[in-house]
Amino acid sequence: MDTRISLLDSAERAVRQRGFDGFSYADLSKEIGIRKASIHYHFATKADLGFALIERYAERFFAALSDIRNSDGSAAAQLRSYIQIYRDALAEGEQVCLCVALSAGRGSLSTAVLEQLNRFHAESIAWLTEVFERAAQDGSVSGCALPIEDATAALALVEGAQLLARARKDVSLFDQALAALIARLTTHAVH
Amino acid sequence: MDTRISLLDSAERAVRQRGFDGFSYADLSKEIGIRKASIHYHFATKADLGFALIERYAERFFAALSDIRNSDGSAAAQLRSYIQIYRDALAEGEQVCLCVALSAGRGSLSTAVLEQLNRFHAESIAWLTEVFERAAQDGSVSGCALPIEDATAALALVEGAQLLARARKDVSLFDQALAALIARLTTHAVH
DNA sequence: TTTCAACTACCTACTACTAGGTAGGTGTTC
DNA sequence: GAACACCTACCTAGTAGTAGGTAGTTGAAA
Repeated sequence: MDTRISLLDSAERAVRQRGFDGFSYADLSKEIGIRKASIHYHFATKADLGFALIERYAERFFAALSDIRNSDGSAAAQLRSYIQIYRDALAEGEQVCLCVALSAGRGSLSTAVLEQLNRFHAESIAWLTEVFERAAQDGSVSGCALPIEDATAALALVEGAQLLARARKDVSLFDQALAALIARLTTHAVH
Repeated sequence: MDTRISLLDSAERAVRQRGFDGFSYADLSKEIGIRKASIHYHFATKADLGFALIERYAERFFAALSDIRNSDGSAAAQLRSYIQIYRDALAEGEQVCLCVALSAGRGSLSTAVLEQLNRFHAESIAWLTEVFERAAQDGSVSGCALPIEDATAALALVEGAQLLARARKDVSLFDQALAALIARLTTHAVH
């Protein structure tokens, strides 16, 4: 069981740095110190590994979003927490979040993984839409349009900003891209 | 010479759909009908092909940006044209623009290609910064912050929106992500 | 005006290597 | 003794890249 987790950890890092096509069972084998064939004991196919990766990631991610929603901060505060998740995921500009990495190298993904990916996006937008709906009430975010449009834009923004930051290996590019949105967030709820 | 262009066209489509690791010389060979080995005559290594791709793409792209700048539209109108380029590049949600595709599958790119990629981003941000500076003067874009921050955000937004749209193979997701920005663009210059 | 060398754009046939995946065996633990 | 977690040894298919050869073209000297 420990090996399985090591495999997932190692694979996740690899995907987020180099994409799903950017690592092999041989790479994992070297990194965690078991034979290549033994990896197939834990994940029969690479597609299975991919599915396990996104499943675990979604679980963690949505748990984090749930925590943020249950905190009784303003919409602005919740958005700030959301952005921080994506910023932390950058890890010095070395990697992007798993869902960006998979969206990117879409070529060789199984349909099951692609479904999970779309679920991921849909749920993210739904969560953000709720936040922007609350923002319309508590007035903690300025310059709002339709909640679902603000939500989709916010998702595209953090994902695109991650891409830029990783390409230049420089987190400050992420900050520069997010600055305008963050400037719209007040420090305290208005209503 | 015709073959060289066919190769570039075919490779560009492949990269934009499936990433740089997502196609092989064998694929190109089948598609344009010459032997795999003959491709090496035109592009000695795959890295060379990658460099030729981004070089050609950058040339076209920045020529288009130059045309937009030389048109005497408002900042808002120029932004609309810029967004339209990215929207057109989606081609029914099948592909993303080359620079997004390369940013994504960053794993196996040569340093020369990575340099070009960063140049691409830098020049895009510079171009957009100029547009937002003009917007601050002609008042055709509402809700502006610092030009360079708006510029970086706009770049991240269109790139992220492309990623989302391709993942769901649905251009309307791109439109949804861009709606809020487009809503800030007035139809006529204010000053 | 023929001849010859060089060049272009391809070819067949290969190399060396990596990919994911499989068959079947081994030692340890419950 | 059976399930578990690993192993060695292998397979097939595909990867980029190379060696060496060949029609057809071009351009200039004999």
